[in-house]
Amino acid sequence: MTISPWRSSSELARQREIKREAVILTAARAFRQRGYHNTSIDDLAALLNVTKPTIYHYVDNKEEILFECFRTGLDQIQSAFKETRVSNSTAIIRLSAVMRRYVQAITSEFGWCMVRAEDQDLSPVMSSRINALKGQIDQGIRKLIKEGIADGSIRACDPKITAFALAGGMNWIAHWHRDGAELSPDQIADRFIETFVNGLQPR
Amino acid sequence: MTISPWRSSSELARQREIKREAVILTAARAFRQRGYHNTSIDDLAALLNVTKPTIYHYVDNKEEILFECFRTGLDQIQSAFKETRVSNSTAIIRLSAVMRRYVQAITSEFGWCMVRAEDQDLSPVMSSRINALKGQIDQGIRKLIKEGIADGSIRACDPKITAFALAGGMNWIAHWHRDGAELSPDQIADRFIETFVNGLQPR
DNA sequence: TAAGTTCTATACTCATGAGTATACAATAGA
DNA sequence: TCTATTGTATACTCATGAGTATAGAACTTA
Repeated sequence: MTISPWRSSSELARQREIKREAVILTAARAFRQRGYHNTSIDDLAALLNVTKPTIYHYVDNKEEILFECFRTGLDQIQSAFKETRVSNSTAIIRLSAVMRRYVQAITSEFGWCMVRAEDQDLSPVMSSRINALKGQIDQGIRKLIKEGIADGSIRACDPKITAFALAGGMNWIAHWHRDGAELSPDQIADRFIETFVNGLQPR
Repeated sequence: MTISPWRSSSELARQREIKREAVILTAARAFRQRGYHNTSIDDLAALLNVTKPTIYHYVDNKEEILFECFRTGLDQIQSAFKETRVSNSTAIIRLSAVMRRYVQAITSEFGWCMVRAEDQDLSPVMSSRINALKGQIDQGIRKLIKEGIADGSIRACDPKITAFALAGGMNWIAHWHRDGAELSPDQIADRFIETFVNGLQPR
């Protein structure tokens, strides 16, 4: 915390950033509740007690808002991968850790945007940026599965389809989870991990 | 095939039904490709080489089209449940059979509408009708899981969350499956069943 | 206190898309 | 051949919602 002549201008920039983030968070909540197409910029403005041009002072267009919501949610999952990278446990343990964080991200306010932001809602450019990010997550899961097969902690299987089944099951949580539900995100994660690790068959 | 004086009027009714179904099927394809909100009635009309009022001659509104698409897809899954009801195999076998049909339905042209038709796109009335139907499927899966726990073919688990994981994984197929993919729906079903039944852990 | 910059609101434009009023064609039955 | 019904198109209405032009307020810095 140096006292510098630019303090107030950087303070201004910070204020601006705070406001921008409020737009993104409010949008994430509204999109989750009403959907992207059913949330107008005027709706967002009303929720923030301002008017439409104010929103446009912080973002270029509606699509950018959706993208930021998406990215914020995805960041949480990406950091989960980073954390496990340093671990030297077996792959199934690392995969379980990633799954726990994944479920937390999906049940967060940004879960809807991560999961339900469709290519169809976005311009080709945005769409490919988002798909690239989604692809990274997918590849990360597949990699963990392959490592598990290699280190013997995971049964031989098709990494691609297995990754789809895992991610699909978790993504779908965004469709049914509601804040304040009986089960906490961590409890949901426990049961998901149990289901996927042990399978349905009795041992 | 009785030759009756009403033949031609029933023939007319049949023609009408054929045309109505063409509207539904064309819509299902368009929704899958471009999304519900990005498909206008004019788009549908163009695809069918007619104009908008013609479409409205067969359906009341856009929402009804989405609902019919949804229902058509769901019918396939419901019939899967009916078929297994008569079987006297263990629950895990019956569940696998349902899963196979479920995957087929999701990969069909109506898969997108079943899975991605959101409450948010629909009026409260339609929304609750659709949720009621979805609830039936969910309950059907839970029931099979409970029966499996009872007959010993399925490990003790939380039927609700397990059903969500199963259905979620399968529903998500609609997001990544493309016609003409390497794996056929049946091959996808095989791998999904394997994943869910055996789990990740080696035996 | 003056000048520049940032923020916000009023009041638009403009495109899109759902749904319709109206009229014309085609077919069926008498 | 006349009438009624069904199907289709032309040419609208009307609401909504993204994005903007413009002007004024507020705050920053000198």
